[in-house]
Amino acid sequence: MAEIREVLEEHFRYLFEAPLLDEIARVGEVRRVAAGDILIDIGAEFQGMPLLLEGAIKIIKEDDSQSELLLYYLESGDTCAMSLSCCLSSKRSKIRAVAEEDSLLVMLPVASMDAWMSQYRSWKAYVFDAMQVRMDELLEAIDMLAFMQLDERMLKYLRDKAKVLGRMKFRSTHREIAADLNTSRVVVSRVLKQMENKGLVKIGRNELELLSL
DNA sequence: ACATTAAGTGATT
DNA sequence: AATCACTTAATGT
Repeated sequence: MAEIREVLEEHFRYLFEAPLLDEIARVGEVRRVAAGDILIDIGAEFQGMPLLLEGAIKIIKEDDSQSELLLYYLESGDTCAMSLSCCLSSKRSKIRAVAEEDSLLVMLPVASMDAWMSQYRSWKAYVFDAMQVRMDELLEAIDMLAFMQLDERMLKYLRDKAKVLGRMKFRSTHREIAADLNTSRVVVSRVLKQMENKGLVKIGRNELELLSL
């Protein structure tokens, strides 16, 4: 438990007051997940609200069939906006959350987060801010879909991924990228090839390196 | 050696 | 930009 308090301190010291940090450490359930683990699937019910301490989580919307679309990433210090609305009204998830890399998070019980809303000013501010940031990201995701060409979307996708992972080189297949961008693998291969010719990326099997930000 | 999976390519819509 | 059909290359058993 002591180590949790330390990690909390590290990421939330400036956001939450000490008593709230204590409470989070007390009622929060710590979870470690490995890259690729599904945190919550579509249709599942939320157990509680996740606070991401370390790592990165990918938030995906999936169509009735098999087509997916990456909405945004959660990074350290973030929480999922869906969980906020879902927890409070105990609705089912409309999104899927997959760990992008090994991550550490704290699950907070619904009752606590509800109580904290009136109890802690900093908590309320955090929740509202999280909602707002997520809303912005959704809008961004929408006009990426509506107005950007695939080559631009690809570039943004790779940049986001590099940013979230904190490195320029990462493991990835064309098939996975195609799923995230909701396009076909063949098209991904071709767009990547173009980008490689322009000197933007370096392609390897199961591996990609972004050469410029 | 064989099967499986990832990636590249031309042609067609 | 999507889909098909096919090839090539790398990897696992």
